[in-house]
Order: sequence, then C-alpha cells, then structure tokens
Amino acid sequence: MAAAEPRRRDPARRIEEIAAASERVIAERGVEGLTHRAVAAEAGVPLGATTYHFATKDDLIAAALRRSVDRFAAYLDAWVERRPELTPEQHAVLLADAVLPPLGGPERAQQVVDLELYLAALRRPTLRHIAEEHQAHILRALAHYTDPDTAAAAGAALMGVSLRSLASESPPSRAEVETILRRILTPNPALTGTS
Amino acid sequence: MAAAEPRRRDPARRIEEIAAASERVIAERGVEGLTHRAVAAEAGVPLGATTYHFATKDDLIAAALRRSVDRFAAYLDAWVERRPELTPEQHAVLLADAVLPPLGGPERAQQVVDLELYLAALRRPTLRHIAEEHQAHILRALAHYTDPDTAAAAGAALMGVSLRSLASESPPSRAEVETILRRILTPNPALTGTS
Amino acid sequence: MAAAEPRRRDPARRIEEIAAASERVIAERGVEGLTHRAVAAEAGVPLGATTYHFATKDDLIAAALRRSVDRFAAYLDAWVERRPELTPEQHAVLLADAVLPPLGGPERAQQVVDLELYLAALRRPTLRHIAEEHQAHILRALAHYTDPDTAAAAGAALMGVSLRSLASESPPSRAEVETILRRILTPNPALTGTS
Amino acid sequence: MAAAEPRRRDPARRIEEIAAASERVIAERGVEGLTHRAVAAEAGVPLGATTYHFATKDDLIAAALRRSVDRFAAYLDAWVERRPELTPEQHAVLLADAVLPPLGGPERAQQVVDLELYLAALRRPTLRHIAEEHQAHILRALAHYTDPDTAAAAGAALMGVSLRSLASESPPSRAEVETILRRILTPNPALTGTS
DNA sequence: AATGAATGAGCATTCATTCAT
DNA sequence: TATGAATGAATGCTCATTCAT
Repeated sequence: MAAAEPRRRDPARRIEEIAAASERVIAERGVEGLTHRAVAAEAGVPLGATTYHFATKDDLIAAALRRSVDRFAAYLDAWVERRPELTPEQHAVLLADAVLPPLGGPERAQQVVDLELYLAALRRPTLRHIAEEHQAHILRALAHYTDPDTAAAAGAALMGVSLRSLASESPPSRAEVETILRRILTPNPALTGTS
Repeated sequence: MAAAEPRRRDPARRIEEIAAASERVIAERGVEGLTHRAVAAEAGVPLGATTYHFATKDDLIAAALRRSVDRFAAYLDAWVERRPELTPEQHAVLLADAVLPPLGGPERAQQVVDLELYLAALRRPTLRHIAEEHQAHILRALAHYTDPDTAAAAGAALMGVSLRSLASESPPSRAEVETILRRILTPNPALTGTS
Repeated sequence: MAAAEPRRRDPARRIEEIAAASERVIAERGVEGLTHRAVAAEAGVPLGATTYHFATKDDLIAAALRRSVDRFAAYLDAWVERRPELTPEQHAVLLADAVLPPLGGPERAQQVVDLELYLAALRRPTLRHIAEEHQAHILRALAHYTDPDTAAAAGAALMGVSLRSLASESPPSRAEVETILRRILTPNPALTGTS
Repeated sequence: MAAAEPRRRDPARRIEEIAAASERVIAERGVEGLTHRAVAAEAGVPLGATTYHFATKDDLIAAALRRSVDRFAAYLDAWVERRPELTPEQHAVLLADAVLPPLGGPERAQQVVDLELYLAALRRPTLRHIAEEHQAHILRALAHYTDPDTAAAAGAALMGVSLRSLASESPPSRAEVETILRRILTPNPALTGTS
C-alpha cells in the first residue's frame, strides 16, 4: 500500500519542499525574516500550501530547524565513521576546517541556521529540545577522540568561535582557531583523572 | 558624576531613557520584538519621540546594543581592577559564576541581550563593529589572568557555554561549567611557548 | 418511531449529527461563528463530510435553524396538549417561565438560536419562510387560550421580552415579565369584538 | 482654543465619517459583514484610517451602534415634544407608523441596525449597556402617554413586531399592527392599580 | 459515496515611516 | 524641536469551496 518510491503527486514531497524552503529562508533572512509568504515564494508553492501543511509560523520554524539538525547529525556521524582515529593535532586542524567554512558555502548556511536555532530556542520552549539534541550530538562526536571533559570544553569553544566568526567583520583567522582548539585538545598532564 | 549641567528637560536625558527602554525591550522580546511603539510604551514617551531621536528601527537597535556593550565593559573593567590576581582555579570558579547567573536576574538579561547582539550583527553589518568590541573587551579582561591563547580559548568556551545555557531546557550545571573552564585555564605543561 | 430500518452506517444519521452540531455551534458562537470546520469538529466528522452533505455554509445554517424550529414546534404542541385550559393569570405566569429560562440551560440556547434565526433571515430570504413558520406556530399555540388579537399582542411582546432579556446585562425580572403579560392577557372589557 | 466650527482638516470630522460609514455598512450587511475594509471603502478613506481611529473591529461596531442609538434618542425626544398629548387610539396609529416604515427608507435602516445591536450585544458584553440605554429611552418615551406597565408591554410588543416585520417575507399588515397596539394601549378597566 | 488536500481570497491587526503642524 | 496623525504595506491566519482520488 505504501508506495515504494513515492514520486508524483506526493504530499510528503511537498511538505519536504516547504520545510527545505523554510531552511533556506532562515539561512538568508533569519527566523525574524521567515514568513509564510517568503517560504511560499521560495518553495514555488501557493501561500495556502504553506499554511495548510504548517498551520502556524512556529510550525514552519520548528520544521526547518528540525531538518537542519537532522541533516547535520547524519553528516556528523558519517564524518566520525570515516575517521576512526585522530591525533589531537589532526583533530584541531579538522575542526578548524569545520568551523571556518568558505563564505557563502552551504556549510556557512548550516552554521547560520544553527545559530538562529539557538536564538529562537531562547523564546520558544518548543525548540529547546531540538537545540539540546544538536548539542548532545556534537559532544558525542567529539567524545570519540578525547575524554568527556575535553570534549565538553571543545564543544563550547567551537560554538563560541562559530558565533564570533559569523558576527564579526574580521572573523578569526584559521591560525587563531587552530591555536584555540589545540590549546584545548592537547592532553594536559597536569589534569589527571578529572570528571 | 555624569554631565555637568544637563538637568531639567534635558534632551540627552530623554535619548538615554529611550535607549534604556530599547534595551529592556530586547531583553524581554528580542530584537524581533522591538518596535518603536514598544519602546515608546516602555519608556513612557510619545511615539513621536522615539522616531524623532532614532529615525529607524536599526538606530534603535544599535543604540540599545551599544549601551549594553558599554555598560558591560565598565562592569568588566571594575571587576578586573578589584581582582588583580587569580589562580586558574579561582578564575574558573568565578567565571562559572558569571556565566550561570540566576534565572530572571539582570545578568541574565545582559546575556540575552548580548546573544541578540551577535545574532543581529549577522545580518546588520553596522552592528559587527560593536560585537567585535565586546569580544575584544572580554579577551582583554581574560588576558589579565592567563596567556593570550588560553584567554582566546576561554573566551570562546564562555560564549559557547552561555549560548547553550540560555537555549537549553536543562542548562549545564555549575560543576560542568567549572570543569570546562578548569580544563582550559589549567596551564598545560605539554604546550610550551605557543603563540 | 423514526425510519424503518436505517441503522448502521446510516447516511441519514450522519446528516442529523451534522445538523445537530450546527445548531450547537450557532448557540455558542452565533451564525457569524459558524464554519464548516467548527461544525466538523463539533460533530466529530471529517471536514469533507460537512461539505459533502451541506455544500454551502447557508445550507448548514438552514439545516440548523430548520431543526431548531421543528423541535420547538413539537415541544410547543406537547405543551399545549398537556394544558387544555388556562386562566389568563395562569397563562401569564407560565409564559414568563418560558421566556425567562435559567442562564446556560437548554431553553436559553433555544432562545438564542431563535434570535439568530430572525437575524439571519434578515439577509437570507431562504430563511424567512422558516422564521414565519416559527412565528405562526407560536401564535397558534397562544390562540388556544385567548382571542387572536390578544394572541398576536402576546406573541409580539414575548418576542420583545425575550430579545431584551438576552441582550441585557440586567434582564427584566420575573415580576416585570409577568406584569407585561398580565397586562396583555387580561381580557379588556373596553374592547368588544375587535379583530 | 476649541475651534467654534471645525471644518477643514478636522480629525474629529474624520472619526465621525468613519463611524457613519460603519453604521451604513451594518445596515446593509449586518455586523457580520462589517470589516475594516468595507468601512474604509464606504467612507472613502484609506484602510489605515479606520484601524488608526478604531483599533479593533469591536471599536468600530460600538461606535456605529452608539451613534445609531444616540440619533434615535434625539429623534424620539423631538417626537415626544411635538406631541404632548395623544389618545390611546392616536398613539396606536402613530406607533404603527413608526414600526412599519417604507421598505428601503432610512427608518428601515434604523430598525435593522437596532436589531443588529441586540444580536451583537448577545455576545459582546460591552454593547449591552448601549442596548439597555436604547430600551430605556423607548420606555421613557412611551411612558409619556400611558402608565408604566402598559408602556412596558407596548415597548416589548413594538420590538417583537419590528423583529417580525423585518425577518418576514410577508410582514404584518398595518391593520394587524394597529390592532396589536390598540389591544395593549386601550386602558383596561379590569386592571386597576397594577404596578 | 466520501474525504483529505489544496488554494485563493479575505480579514484583523501591526508597524515603520512620513508629514503637517 | 517635537509629536500626533496618518497611511500603505505586510503579516499570520482562517475559510468556503473545489477537486482528485
């Protein structure tokens, strides 16, 4: 009964398209700039389609952020699977890569949307759960390469650097970011069995 | 203390009141919820007064964020002056205090406004300069107690933890935050003279 | 009593349920607040069911009012049958009962729906016929106890009092209503055979 | 300071025009059909002007009904002043005139708006006070020509007849209405000192 | 016969901004 | 200088109605 590969006239498809368009709108104009109309235009569907599938603006926002977080999670899992082992030095370099994507690239948009998610969660309790999931996913990934405390420190620093690089006219240089990460990821003999 | 003789019917005073009201509105409803009307109501001045002194909404936002950043800078400078020396351990504890203010307190509002600032700077180039100043001020303060790289790492982590604690249903515990900061602030013998 | 064999999965039954739900919606939110969606929710049927059986909103309204009027007619006939004779004094008291039902009771809802009917008939010629029928039924019932002219006067006054009691913050007291009805129902020797 | 005869660029004038247009819209399409847009079009003012002066739809409705009631009150007072004395028979005839205005005339519109007022008051407590005032004014006028109980009975009947004549395809004839009113207004020797 | 999906029109309301005074 | 008035554009949302299945 459930079609194997639903293609034509598929309502689920349309819902996906609208959610994807919402994500793009948030990336470009922020949660503040997301409107049913903007999404409809971006998705190329009639206005009614957006309000029909997502009755309220919050539904639209939640769908977009959910999508973004899920996609990132999948990407992150694949990333980790491809790199079973990393020295702290390698790790620092690769994370710097992740946090300093080329301007205008899709990874940049991902970062922007993530940041919007956190801000939106500030006032919309519904979204907090998604933000926490995102956070937890990142920490879990980092924990593959270091102890939990260091992972927590690195996770926090990554978020801070990301925020700073997005909001700054002169974002931190790659060298700066690598130094920060190296400072955190390099095992500290002075700290033995912290928890 | 303040200006020499501006007292009664002082236009500068009114401008201040409007800016202060804008700050409060942003703390409560976000940049998204800031409107000339909301500010006028909050400041108890006629609508025309807000548009007269701050022609556009962006002017209002900039004034509010400028004010917030300046106040924070003064507070930070005083803080540092009062504590000329700190061990890494003391430092970690006190920073955890700073990043985990009681819910609903004025420091919380300050954090919220800061976050709004970074978000707003994302789309409003005018604000980036203010965000950078804020950033630099924090780093300078941290550098009083540790080397520049560690200060940069701690600054990034602070921002990340702050963001996480604001957007989360279950914010990080004091112990978690202290652990993160200790992990970063404790001198690492393995790293000699990194830049 | 009702139809012979329509029992399970009876389309007529569903139509009834929808009409009954429409009546309830009108009682609660008025004709103005009646929508296919509200009726579907109230009846617990899919939206499509309401538009299928009652293509337009006016059909829904007509069905609801028709139902209300019919039910009232049956009630009225039974009432009259149970009371073959009444003195003018008894009549006044009982009519006051009828026009001053307890707030929130089902008779109140009946009155509200009746008023909505008259209002709706003002702009929907289709409904006028129903309103007239309702009117005629009331007059016929009253005519069992008095002459036609007095019945007409009492009928008009009843409607006026009902309207007033529904729309007023301080509805007329029972004493007031009884006085009005007594004034009309008490035979007037000064008027001989008017018609 | 208050201009003697405000004419040009008078904001009060515009408010009046909008309220008058609201009245006309209610007369033509009912409270249900009143929208800011319809009023703006009817008054020939921009949409913003209606929402500026009457922030909510309820404000618009209240203004229109208030206006209608006030105008009617003035008319009624003048009417009574012109006719210091009336025999019951004269009174019945003149009231029949009042309740059976020619179709499409301005008195008809007045009646329609009054009825809408009562219906609207049913769900909008704010309006009840206006409806009561209207009611009281009518009773006071009637009381100039007869005792209070008879006035109350006549007032109720008038409202009932009015409702019936508006909602009916074949409204009551002048003879019918006169008969009803005569039945009520003719002093009843059988009732001595009622109160 | 029955219904979920779809859509275009419309609505109340809010607002930044302009302008006359 | 200061401000109430004004307005046009936009927003979130609702809904009657149509239609494909």
